[in-house]
This record gives sequence, C-alpha cells and structure tokens, in this order.
Amino acid sequence: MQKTAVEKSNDPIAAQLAPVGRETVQDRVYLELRRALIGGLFEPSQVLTIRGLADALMTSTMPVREALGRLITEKALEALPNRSVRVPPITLERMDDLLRARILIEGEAIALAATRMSPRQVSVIESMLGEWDEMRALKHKKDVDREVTLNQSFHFEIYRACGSAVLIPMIESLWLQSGPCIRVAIYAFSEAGEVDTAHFHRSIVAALSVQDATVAREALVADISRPFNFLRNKLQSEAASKGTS
Amino acid sequence: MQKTAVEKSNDPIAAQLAPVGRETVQDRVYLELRRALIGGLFEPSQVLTIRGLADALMTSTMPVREALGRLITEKALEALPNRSVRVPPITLERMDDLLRARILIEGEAIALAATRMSPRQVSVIESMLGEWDEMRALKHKKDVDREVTLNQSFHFEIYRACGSAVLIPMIESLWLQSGPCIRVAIYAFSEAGEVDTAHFHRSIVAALSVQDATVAREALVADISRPFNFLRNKLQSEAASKGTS
DNA sequence: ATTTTTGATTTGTGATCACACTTGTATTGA
DNA sequence: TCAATACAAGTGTGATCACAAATCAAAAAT
Repeated sequence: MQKTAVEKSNDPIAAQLAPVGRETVQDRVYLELRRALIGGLFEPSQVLTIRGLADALMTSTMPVREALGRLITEKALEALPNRSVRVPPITLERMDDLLRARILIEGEAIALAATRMSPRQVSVIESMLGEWDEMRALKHKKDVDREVTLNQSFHFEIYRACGSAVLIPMIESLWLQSGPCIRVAIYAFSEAGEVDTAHFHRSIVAALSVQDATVAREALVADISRPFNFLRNKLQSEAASKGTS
Repeated sequence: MQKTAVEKSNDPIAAQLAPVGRETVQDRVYLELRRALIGGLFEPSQVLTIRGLADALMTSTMPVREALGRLITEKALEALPNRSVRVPPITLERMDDLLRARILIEGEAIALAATRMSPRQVSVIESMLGEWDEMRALKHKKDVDREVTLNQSFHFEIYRACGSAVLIPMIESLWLQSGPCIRVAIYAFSEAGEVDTAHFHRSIVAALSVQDATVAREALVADISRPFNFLRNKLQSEAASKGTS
C-alpha cells in the first residue's frame, strides 16, 4: 500500500477512489472477512492462516492479524490452542444456543422497532419485499449469495429502527456466529424444494405496519427459527443413519 | 520479551512462572485493559494512546494496538474519526440502552441458571455472601476495587451456570461497556450512605436455592438496576441545577 | 490583540524482520 | 518393515522502522 513517498503524488486514481473516506486497510480486511463469514463462504472447521489471507487480500500480514483478532473476540472465529484460527464447527448444542440468543435479542429489537417505526420506514421495508419477489421470479439459477444478502438487508433495516446502539452490534455478532450454519441450511433448502421465505417476511411487514410488537416478534421468531430447525433435523437424521450403518 | 535466543536457557524463573500456560503478551495486555475497564479505572471520555499504554504496560506498541482493536469491536472503547481511541462518554440514552440490554440478557441467563444449578453450585454462590459480609464488617476504608471484584465474581459465577457459550461473552461485553458508569455510581453510593448490596444478593441466592427462575430474574433486575437508577438521578439533578444557574 | 501560518512533535497505520513453535516429511536406526 | 529421530517448511508473535496525518506551539501578518 504505502511503499514510497512518491506514490502520494503520482497516484491520482487511488486518490479519486478514496477521496475523503478514511478507510484503513485493516477495516477493509475486517469487513471483507465479515462479509465472507456472514455469507457462509468459509465452511465450518476450516482453518485460516494469516499469510494465506494476506496473500488473498493483497496486503501484508499486519491488517489481517488485527482483523482476525477482532473476529475472534466476537466469537466469529475460534483460536485453537495451537494458536491457529478456524471457523467454529457446527454442533447441535451450539446451534440451539445461537438460536435461543437470536430469538431473545432480535425479538426484543423488532419489538422495539415495531413501536418506533414511522410509516415511512415501514414502506421502505415493504418495498424490499418486491425485490425479493423479483429475484424469485427468475430463479432458474439459484443465486444463494443474493438471497443471503437480501435477507440480511431486510432484517437489519428493521433492527436499525430499534434505535439501540447496544443491541445492534450484538445482533451483528450473532449473525457472524451463525453465518456458516445458515449457509449450510440454505443450500439444504434449495435441494429440498424450499418454502417461500417471502411469506414470512410479509407477515413481519404486516405486523410492523400496524405496530403490533407481539405479532412482529412471533413472526420474526418463526422466520429465523426455520433454517435452524431444518438444519437440526438434517444433522439428526444424518447422525441416525450413521449410527445404523 | 523476546530479545535474544539466549534468554530461553538462562531464564528459569520466568519459565517457572509460566511453565506451560502459553500466555501471549497480547492476551496479557488485553486482560489488563479489560480489568481496568470493568473496574472503571479509566474515566469516561478519556483518550488512550497506543504508545502511552505500551510504555505503561512495558511492551511494544504491537500487542497494545491489537488489544485496543479487540476492545473497540466489543464497544468497550470507541474509535474517533481522528483515529484516536477513547472510553465512551456517559449519556442518559446510552445508560438506559445498556440497562435494558443487561436486564434482557442477564435476566435470561439467570433464569436458565436457576433451572440448571445443582445444590452444590448454589452453595458455592452462597458462600460468597459470607465474603461480602466480611468485607463490609471492616469498612473503615471503603475498598471500592474489592467491592467491584467481588460483585463481578458473584454474578459471573451464576451466569457461568447457565451453560450458554453464546450469552456469557455477550454479558462480558455488556459489563465492559457499563464498567465506567458503574464505577461512577459506586463512588456516588459511598458518598450517599449506600444501601446494603448484600441484601439484594441474598434475595438472588434465595430464589436460586429453590430454583425459582422468575423470582431470581426479578431479584437480579432489581440488583443491576440500582446503580443505573442512582446514576440517572444524579445526572438529571446535575443537569437541572446547571440549567437554573 | 487577534488571526493565520508555519514548523515540530505526537500518533496511528502498514511493512518487514527475527524468533519460537508447530507440523509434516524424509532419513536413519533397529 | 516400522519406529524414532532429524531436518525443513510453515505459522504466529513481537519488535522496529517508515510514513502520513493530526495536534500543538510559536512566530508572523493583519
């Protein structure tokens, strides 16, 4: 990035790309890894090396190690006693643990949001439903990435309306932790002829538009429980078939 | 730390102090800062510099910057646009936000713990009450540090029994964030002739010993709300008197 | 006297190096 | 043939340096 002092003057293009936004390399790496984690691009139990990521992200090891450290403290990654770091493996206990925490905290967030959202804000959320239908219309190629991204935008647009600077980062941390599980579940959905996700989102919007916190919470719980329950069944049946073989 | 290769052989003392525990300097710095934050040793709005902390902790800047990055992601510290980092200032909104989150999550944790704790575990908690009384007996010098530490041990001994690897780190993060507020409140308590904290803890233990999750949750809420309410009143009266002057 | 400008100091960020430790493989021994 | 040892490649950690940006102080101009 910063090799010589000369670059400063002879690199107007880079200056144009980042004219005022003081984005550090460390933050870029952190956000990149975060996105990959939430999207489930890394598979559970996969080990990550500092130098490997540094090469892949075209920087030195320095920003990567700081980003990894931050992700470890949010439990998005796991530090092994060997000092190597991996994405945490999926276990049934951990899944239930994560789901319970998400129901608790995201449920509270949407209940708060339901009482605080203006009709203007609700309409913004509602318009995102249309995007979802669009995507489902041309579903020949199952665009899992876009599905994950859209789902994330939908939920966090709501959570942001709860107005809690404490709850939102916690929810982000929970999504970070459950990202790998979710991706596995969504793949399984696609194979198993998936239920209409938009239906659940419509129920949420309906509850929000009449400011019904209780119903909104219930609808949200149903929505976020779905992939977990699906994955739990899948893992249990796999374990059962393995036990009999 | 690691100057020459010779140190390895000619430093048996250090080897004895850390015979097998592979403690890195980074972790030491992180835990040190964490302890200071929860204990409220830094005052709100105080800015921290990497080199300053590195000198104080007798290491290079490297472990400090990583520790600071980790604390920033848990919202225990705040990154200013200047790239300097400070402990977040206290505002009424933030206090209410923190208290609500703590009631939600710690309440859930103790409710879980109430149903899962063995009588053995309850007796361990109960014995900590005795320590508390001891300390209060010889209270000529108000040992705020010990008070904070003891309170922390009491609560986390309970939370650990909830058995959730997801909730506990979140609670730690919340304590980290509310640490500075609490310290201010405890000082105020000492000045204002403090209420008996042990009384609240006894109520909690009583509820736990009969495995009553609801009562335990209520008792806990009363306990953790106290310093927040006290501090809120203090800040509001200060603001009022400033408005009239 | 107030404002502006300039220069020096401080501070965060990224890169690189040195070292300890782990891991995996090949070589040597029985 | 198999086990144990030794060697080599790889990896995380800490220290140090270079640089840019911010901060602060003093000097200059209005």
